[in-house]
Amino acid sequence: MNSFSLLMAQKDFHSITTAEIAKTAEVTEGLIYKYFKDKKDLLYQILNEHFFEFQAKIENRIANEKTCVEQLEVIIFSSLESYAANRIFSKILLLEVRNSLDFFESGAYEMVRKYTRTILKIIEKGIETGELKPETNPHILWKVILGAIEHACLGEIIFGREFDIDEVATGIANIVFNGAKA
Amino acid sequence: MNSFSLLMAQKDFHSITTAEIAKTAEVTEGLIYKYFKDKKDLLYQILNEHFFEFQAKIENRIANEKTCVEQLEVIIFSSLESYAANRIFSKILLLEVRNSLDFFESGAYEMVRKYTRTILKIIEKGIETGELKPETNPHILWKVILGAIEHACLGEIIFGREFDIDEVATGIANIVFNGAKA
DNA sequence: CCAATAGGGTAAGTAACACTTACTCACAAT
DNA sequence: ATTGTGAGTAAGTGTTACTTACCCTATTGG
Repeated sequence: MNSFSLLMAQKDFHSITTAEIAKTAEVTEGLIYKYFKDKKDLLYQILNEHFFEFQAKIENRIANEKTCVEQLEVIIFSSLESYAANRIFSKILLLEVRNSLDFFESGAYEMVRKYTRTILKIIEKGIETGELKPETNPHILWKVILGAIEHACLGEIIFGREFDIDEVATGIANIVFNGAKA
Repeated sequence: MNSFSLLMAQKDFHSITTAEIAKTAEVTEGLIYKYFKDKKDLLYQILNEHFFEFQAKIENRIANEKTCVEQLEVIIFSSLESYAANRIFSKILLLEVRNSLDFFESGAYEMVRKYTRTILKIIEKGIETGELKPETNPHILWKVILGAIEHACLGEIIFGREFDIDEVATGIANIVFNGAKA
């Protein structure tokens, strides 16, 4: 998994050969298949590991915030921070796993779903307490937030461009919570 | 290209073999390589064709709207409509081409960039005329809108789930322009 | 009128790759 | 002493994207 991550920093999934992984890890190709079902499984396992850490960190931070808006702001900031700090994880999650249906049956995806449910609950609570507009559709709000986060990172991941996390996070939060219209 | 599109409706890019494409098109494998540089090029060409139509349609509709907000609303609605109506195109654009750097040097990507520039201009004009808040960062606003659109379609594309275009479009526009905070 | 050219098309390859098989070795538990 | 097990390997195999060398037909220019 370490060797594969190392190679993922240099090129994309399909350009990496099993021979190359084996050589970098200083084992033989056959051994890979004792630990992983196939090449994709190796990818999913890496994602799983990172996602676990990511989720634990975020849930800790959320617990420190009281209002729904503050919690969502923490999510926006922390997500951007995690994506920016861990390019390989981001690359796998945003660009490599989604095109195969296998992923959506993997354990890694189960974590994504659990995470989504947590956030939907925050939004629903915000609507209940009157913090958010009553006509808000929680699923759509979540899509707007997540979509913005992921799109903000795409340039960084694909072209290696850097961005100001604080600026982007407050920018997204401002639009989503206060609206862009004057 | 027709045969490939047909196959793309059933499975993902890497599960489709050149032999299969050739058989469906009732030609031999070799002929594919007289018309396309490689398998990826075939993918990009399909994207190119659809994107051209998509862009022409949207630019027509934009011309009919006066205010910046109305124009952006048209973009949101039309994008969702196009994605929903053309699953194969969406699948290619949102899931299959992005993981390879080749795409970002292709003609198809040049069209995406041109499209983005058009929209940025609309947003900038909206800030100038005072329709949008002066502190709005155009790039971030565009990322929020595009991210929301793309995320809204992902479920449809990946799982074949259907959604109410009108509801999602007005939902996104409401959040982005008026904000979710009460 | 016919020869040259070129484009549409094919059959039979080839190299590289993901993955498998059948095996060895070390060592711990019964 | 024997058996089982987990780590590891060497040498495959089938499939796949892509290539090569060729054929056939139709237009076009001298």
